[in-house]
Amino acid sequence: GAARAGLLTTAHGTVETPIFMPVGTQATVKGLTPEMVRGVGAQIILGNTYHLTLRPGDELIRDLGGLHAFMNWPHPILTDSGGFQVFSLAQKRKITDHGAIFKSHLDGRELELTPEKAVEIQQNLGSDIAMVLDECPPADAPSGVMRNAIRRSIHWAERCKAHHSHPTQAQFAIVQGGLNIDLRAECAEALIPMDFPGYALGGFSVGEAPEAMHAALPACAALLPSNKPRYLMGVGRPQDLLIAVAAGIDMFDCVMPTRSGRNALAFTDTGPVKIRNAKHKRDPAPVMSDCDCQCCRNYSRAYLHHLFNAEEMLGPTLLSLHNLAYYLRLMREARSAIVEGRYGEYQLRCEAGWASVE
RNA sequence: GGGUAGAUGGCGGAGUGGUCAAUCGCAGCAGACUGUAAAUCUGCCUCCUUCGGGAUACGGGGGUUCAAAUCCCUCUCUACCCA
Repeated sequence: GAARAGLLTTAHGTVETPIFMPVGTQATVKGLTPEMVRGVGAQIILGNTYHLTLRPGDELIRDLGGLHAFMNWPHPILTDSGGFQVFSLAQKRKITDHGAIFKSHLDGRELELTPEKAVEIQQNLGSDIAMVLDECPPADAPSGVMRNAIRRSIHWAERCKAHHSHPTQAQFAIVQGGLNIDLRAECAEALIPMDFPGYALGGFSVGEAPEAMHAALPACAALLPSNKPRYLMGVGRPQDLLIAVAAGIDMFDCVMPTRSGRNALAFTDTGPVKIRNAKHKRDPAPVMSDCDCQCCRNYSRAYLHHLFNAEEMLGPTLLSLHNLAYYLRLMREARSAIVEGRYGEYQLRCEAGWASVE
């Protein structure tokens, strides 16, 4: 199969792929200390250009020793460029060939994010991997918008590459094109000659049906250089990850384990568990019996149910911890399975578990 | 014993003649969440429903009115004040 196991070396350490990267947008993986994040096996986490330049400011972080020191995460960090905010904050920005002009969601002040500015901010943050600024269009974007986004993302990648000067920071390019394989190919073919050290697929999980993404992934992943890391941005659920690994993807990030954790949804081998549901009120069992995370070793579903019911902050913390432990273990086991030549079997077994009813 | 103010859906609490099955909050039940404007959001929450509606309802009983949670009489109960 296309599934691959690899090593990704950065200035702050080596990452075993395939890997899931917890999202720490605002210089924190919400609800968890870096020690807890490390404790569940995280090797690399995300930070965000748009959010950190608005608050507390990328120059402040630079002056305090960079993002690693600032947040006490001495391991690899990847920063997103703000390209996703082009999508998620679409109502608060205008986009031109020059860059994206945001009205800050915090106070309404204007922030112009050009490719050059996105590079400078990420260099100030000092992340190990920086992403080029891209335009992430929604799944239902008309073809004119999609083509324009591709054209713009290619030019912006060029400008990001030209402006980049950080000696130990790698810069990854992003392929757009939605579900259209021809557009994806066109975008990839323009970016690959620029010789970035890594390539990402952006513009997935932006409103399309999951099955449509699954169907497009093998061909899209195959467009990316096989000798460089491949990163599927913003994806996804456990089943999405395994399908993408099978397609040859190496890196993932997603808010799902942490956001869902805060919202009382736990991922398990038998599918997602809504811990707020009344059926857990008196359940002495752990969230997941075969999980060795701190949450599952020590606390019952009944206790978690109570914590969420009482709006205690420990609930979100414990479930975020469990969910990250679950995602990280899923990727570790996937890696072992790949190395041992039994990935297909591993994927099938996981999918069978998720499909079962608890 | 006298006086005053009250009694509304699980709770709190609006409404004071028709647009009221009744604002809103809480509690309860369920659903959603994918490069984080999210410890958030949505729906349901009297009973029945083919989801279009239908049937009973604002302490009990009686009355006025085309029409009452809203006005009148009466009973019961509650809180506070005076004896």
